[in-house]
Amino acid sequence: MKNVYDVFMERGFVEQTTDDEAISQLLDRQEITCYIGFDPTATSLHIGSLVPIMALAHIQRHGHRPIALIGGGTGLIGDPSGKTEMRQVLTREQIDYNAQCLQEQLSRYLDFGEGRALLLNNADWLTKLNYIEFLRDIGRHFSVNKMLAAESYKVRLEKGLNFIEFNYMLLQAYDFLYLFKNHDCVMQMGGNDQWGNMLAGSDLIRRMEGKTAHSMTFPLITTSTGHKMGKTEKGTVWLDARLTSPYEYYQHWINTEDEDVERFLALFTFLPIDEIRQVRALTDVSLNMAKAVLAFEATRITHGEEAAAGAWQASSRAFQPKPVAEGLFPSSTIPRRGGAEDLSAIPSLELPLETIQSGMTTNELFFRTGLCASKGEARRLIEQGGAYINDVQVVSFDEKIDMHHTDALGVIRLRKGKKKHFLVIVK
RNA sequence: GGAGGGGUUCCCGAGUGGCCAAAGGGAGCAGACUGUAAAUCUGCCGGCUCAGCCUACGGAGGUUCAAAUCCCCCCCCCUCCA
Repeated sequence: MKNVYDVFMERGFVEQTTDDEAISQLLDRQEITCYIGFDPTATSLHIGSLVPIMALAHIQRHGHRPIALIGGGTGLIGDPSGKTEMRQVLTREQIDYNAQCLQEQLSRYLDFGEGRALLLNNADWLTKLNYIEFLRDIGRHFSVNKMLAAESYKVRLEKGLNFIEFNYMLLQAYDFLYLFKNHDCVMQMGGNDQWGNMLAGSDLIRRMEGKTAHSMTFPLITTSTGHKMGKTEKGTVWLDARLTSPYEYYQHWINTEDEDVERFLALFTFLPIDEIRQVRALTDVSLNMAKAVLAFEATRITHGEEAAAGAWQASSRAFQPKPVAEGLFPSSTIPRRGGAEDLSAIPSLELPLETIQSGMTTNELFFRTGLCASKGEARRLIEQGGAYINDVQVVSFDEKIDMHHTDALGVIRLRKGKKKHFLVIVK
């Protein structure tokens, strides 16, 4: 039977490790404990954290014990790895609140029952550290010369690196040591930008305990056009349904580039690898089916079967794609034929009748729905012919909205460009 | 602590008294082409009651008819010296 390491390899989870051979054997022979850290910089994780999450899920599925470590303590410092500027410092309260949100979120992917997985927060031990003791016991094992040579600090050395951030590596190494000693954690995984910090942990354990603990990194996932997954600020695709609805989440995945479909199916779904390999033979419309499967499965994992079905239905309704062929991805539970008329998953907004009748113009409407960030933007959109009401192109931005725009159910269907659908429900 | 160089719109980065809502690039949005793809081409890209007004060039003052640009103070960053 395949061990997790084989699974990681064939699904593209591995960038580099401290020892391929040893890790494979370790995961083959016994149940081990393995951890990944998550920074509580926001109230939700985004799809950039999906690879680590999926990795932990695979670990668990193969009978090992994952630890999701919330960086409540390290979050107070900010990891400089790969960043060009010092991260904005968050307050203790923000961090605590974020950590709490992340805990909740992670339990959707992992089973934390009966010690099958652990959820820890390094604030629990890091905030209790005594500076002098820490320097004497831990700090002595770190060579500044070596740290300065680390790739993760290079960028910052040119721009300026604050002492507080310089300590991040020590704390992360200490985390690993702590988990090694207290929870038998023998492996750490993380993004490739963490490699230096992770190695520092493996090193520290060897120096202080005389034992081996492994590190393994994931490749930085970019789209084939070179974009990072789940960027910051506006374009971020969050895992929290309140920040990115299941429908939007689904749409994000269905817009995956051709070249990425196979890779993403392997990374972001649990579908059997044999079925995934088949997408190589697909083109055009049939490749779009594979994208639908990717979107459906990814949405199902994050938001559940029901939400995924809803998103599928709304998407199918809006874009009228060919249904996924029966023989394709037999393991997927994606619906194979057209569903009923269900628009509930499309983003919507309720507006009172009076508001509509008070002479609201088309550009105001697009602004109110959030489809456009300002009235000026809505106006430009309309002028460029990218706005539609009930599938009819809007020609003038100051046209008044009235009841003849609503259908029998009191709904106005808006569209921005070809893809962004929105419903206004008149009450 | 000393000397020098910097802080510009989402990001990078030009601009050194009016022609600056600020070049150029990136990101983003829309249009064409397509397959809800990519690439390419085109337009847009601070806000508003939109031929006008308001808000913006680290922060607070000042000079001037006019300041991102000049002066003063403050904050922050970088380099070298200590």
